[in-house]
Amino acid sequence: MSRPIITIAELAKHAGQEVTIRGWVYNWRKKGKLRFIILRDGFGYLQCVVFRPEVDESVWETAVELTQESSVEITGVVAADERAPGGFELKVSGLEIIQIAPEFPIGKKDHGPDFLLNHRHLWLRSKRQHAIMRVRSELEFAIRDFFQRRDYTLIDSPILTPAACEGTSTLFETEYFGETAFLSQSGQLYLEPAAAALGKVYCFGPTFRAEKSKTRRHLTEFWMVEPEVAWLRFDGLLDLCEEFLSEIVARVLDRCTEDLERLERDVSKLRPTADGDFPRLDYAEAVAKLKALGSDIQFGDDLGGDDETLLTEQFDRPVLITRYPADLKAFYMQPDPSDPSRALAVDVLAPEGCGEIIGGSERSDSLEHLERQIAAHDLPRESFEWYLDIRRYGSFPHAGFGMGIERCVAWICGVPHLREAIPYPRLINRLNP
RNA sequence: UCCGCAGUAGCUCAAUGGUAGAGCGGGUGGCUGUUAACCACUAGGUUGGGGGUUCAAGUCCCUCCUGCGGAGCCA
Repeated sequence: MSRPIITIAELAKHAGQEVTIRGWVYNWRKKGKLRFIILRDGFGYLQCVVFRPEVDESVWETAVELTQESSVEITGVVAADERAPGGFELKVSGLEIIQIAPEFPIGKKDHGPDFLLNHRHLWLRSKRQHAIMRVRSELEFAIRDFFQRRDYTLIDSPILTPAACEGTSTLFETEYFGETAFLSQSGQLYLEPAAAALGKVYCFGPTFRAEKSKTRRHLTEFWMVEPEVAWLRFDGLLDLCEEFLSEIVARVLDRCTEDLERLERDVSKLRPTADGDFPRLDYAEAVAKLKALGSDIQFGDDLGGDDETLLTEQFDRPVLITRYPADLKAFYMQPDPSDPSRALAVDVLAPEGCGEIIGGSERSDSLEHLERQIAAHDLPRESFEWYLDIRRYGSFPHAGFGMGIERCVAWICGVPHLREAIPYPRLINRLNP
């Protein structure tokens, strides 16, 4: 059989040749004896032309039956044509219907978010969602590659956990053979012991937060990448954040040009990030700057959403906010030796008002300090005994961070709401589909 | 949980307290180059549920439900 079955991505290699392509009808237009079928196959979009005088009458009759999202196998000659989107079109000679689809719920005009989310399984077929999923996939690959090439070991942390990382109020609970288990909200506590075993480790997986937050920046299930590095100090952690972000953004810019174009993303706003050299602001400097910009923030307050937006608008690349007041941050963070009221913590805020995408810190390596912190935070001491072992058996300086994948995807793609940055978003009042 | 906004055709939205309408999608017909094609015709409604005010309620009031935006919290 000489006629190859190809994907739309391989089209250019087959110019002038008769090929078969399998896919779905994305859209169609008719003009008298002409029918244009826009076919999508997951790899691209292709205009297929059926001209009645030039095809068998059976092919024409089949073409007339097609509806949006019907599945088909189309055969024809690949022809360069300036009038075709993408530069190539298919002169149809054969058309086989796999299935005629009934009226497709998602049309060409606008839809509301509730409707689209109810049809997320079908919404994924649209060009915009297709592009976002491609960027997400490339970003995740870039992240794994970043760590793999630097000799990190991937440690898959558990999803079912016996206790909280930062308290139980925001955890999903489930019955576990007569006990209570919680869905993990971070792999960090499990990574720290692994860092003692393997030096440089990271985890990459879903995490769960039962926070009743209803904003564009929150999901109840989201994916997080968390590196944890033995012997890494705070300054090294800041360098790691910068190197990491600049490299993965550069990679996506390089490999997802078409997708970012389809998303109408202004990539000039992302380029500075790829160069690194992120501004670093001490928390006190950040507060002073915000006050000068008109915020009513006081020293000791956490940065609000408006503050983050205001701050990121001052820079063309991510900004690192360092050394927060310790009581704003988690129990396991290392106090700043020059001022113990501050923690060696960093938040990375992405530009264009996107806000926090990374939170990290140097971890406390003192058993006594952690014991005091656990008591001060009213955490169940017995649940953390295993974690405290890390400070008993060869305590070591170490640091790490966590990055929310969806926030990074949303920023890179320029989509305003996290619900589009994950295939099947889980929100406070949405579990379906 | 709190504050604000909304709910009308399959979808997106109109409609001074006074005859419920358009675009898209569906159906029928027309057109040899369309780019969310276009043109003509056509079908399609318990105005989110319940209660109230009024001669008269999609519109005003109360209440519940659902969604959206924001706050807090975080990645």
